[in-house]
Amino acid sequence: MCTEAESGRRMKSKGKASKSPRKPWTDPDHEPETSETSEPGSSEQEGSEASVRIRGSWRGVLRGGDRERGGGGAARGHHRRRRSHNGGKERNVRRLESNERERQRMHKLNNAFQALREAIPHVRMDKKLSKIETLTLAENYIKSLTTIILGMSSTCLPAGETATETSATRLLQCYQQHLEEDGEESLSQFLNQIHSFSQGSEKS
DNA sequence: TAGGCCATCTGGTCCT
DNA sequence: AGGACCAGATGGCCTA
Repeated sequence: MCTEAESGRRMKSKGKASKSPRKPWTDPDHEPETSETSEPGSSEQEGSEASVRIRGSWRGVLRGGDRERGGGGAARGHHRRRRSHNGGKERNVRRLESNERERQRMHKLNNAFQALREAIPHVRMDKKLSKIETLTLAENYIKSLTTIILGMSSTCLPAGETATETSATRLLQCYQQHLEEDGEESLSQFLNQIHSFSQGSEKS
């Protein structure tokens, strides 16, 4: 009966019932006898067979061959490094710690996604944007704002160049130019300009 | 029911 | 050495 209540962090939003989280790696008491001895394909891979088996997947086996990147040490001509093979207990502890850190990392990433969602206007406010939608909308939003801002501050544009031809790069250059020439005070004025403009555009 | 989206686990590599 | 980062795998929930 291991639900979110128990782990306190896992299930969120969407009211998903209890997503039975993956079995936490191996239970040390339950090491399958097969694991340590010889790995299938590769004679390497630091005995992770155990987890593979327990969880009913053949991850280890699959990964051995076709990884392209990241894990693709083999693909890059490296052999997998075998970390010091300490006791299963210590290894287990390190794995759990690592899982926790990874979870925290993903939570931070999701928080950033949420902040981004709230920063970009979109039509269907009732429906949560997916990650890919969030990124795509953010990209479009930034481009739009850049175009608008550059259209306003035509002083930054060389003669003949239209705002649509410009890019965020130019905007950044413009920023830096202000900073170098006039100092931070001028820059803050510039920012105020942009801010007041955005407020004005909200009303319209 | 299939497909989309997501959280989590996992092990390899990179970086400090 | 250890943490961060990354991507594949897996399974659950939700919606069309």
